[in-house]
Amino acid sequence: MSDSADLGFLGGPVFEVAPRLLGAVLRHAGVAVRITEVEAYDGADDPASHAYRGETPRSSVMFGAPGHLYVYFTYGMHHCCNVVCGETGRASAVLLRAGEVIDGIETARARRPGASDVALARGPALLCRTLDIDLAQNRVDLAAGDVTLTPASAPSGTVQTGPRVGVRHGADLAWRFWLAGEPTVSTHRPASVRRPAAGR
DNA sequence: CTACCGATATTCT
DNA sequence: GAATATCGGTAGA
Repeated sequence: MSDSADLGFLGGPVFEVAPRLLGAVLRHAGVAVRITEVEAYDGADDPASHAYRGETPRSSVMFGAPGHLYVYFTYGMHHCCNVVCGETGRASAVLLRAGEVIDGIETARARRPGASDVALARGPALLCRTLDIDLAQNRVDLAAGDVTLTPASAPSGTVQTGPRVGVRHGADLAWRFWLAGEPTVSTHRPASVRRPAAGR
């Protein structure tokens, strides 16, 4: 892995890229995480995607070339990290939802005191915090070396699919992928729909 | 273990 | 003003 030429697969269709990211290793700021859970977002046809309503300052990187990171700030306090994939202009991306820390475990623990090892990156915002990824990493090229992605050389386990988490539109689509039996996969949180404006 | 609720930036209505 | 690709604290079983 002396070069990153093997990231070319990121330019393929998002539903082929997403499962191939399972088992890949993302490294930044002294910590490496093996990806165990992802979700696919297809800007052209996906009402849940940030790119669905067109290009905005936040989502513009999704409309660019594959192989870049799309990091966004949400709920006023959390970061989430995506890998832009698909053809340039397709505006599709894969959200990295969870992973297993395989290097820099001491650094990761120091960033999240009190958390158990399997919970260090169990959730998209936690994964970003453990890897110290924030808006400074938005739009970075994975080939540039600040953040590196090492694809899995072989299947890392059984891939399962299911509905995406936390989305209201397109929630019935099985666009979430994870590795069966991995304890680091985030528990399915059924997006407890807030009650309609009834009493409160 | 499950369930609810608050914090709050970006975007849309 | 309202919704959102979330998490952590608190309450209860």
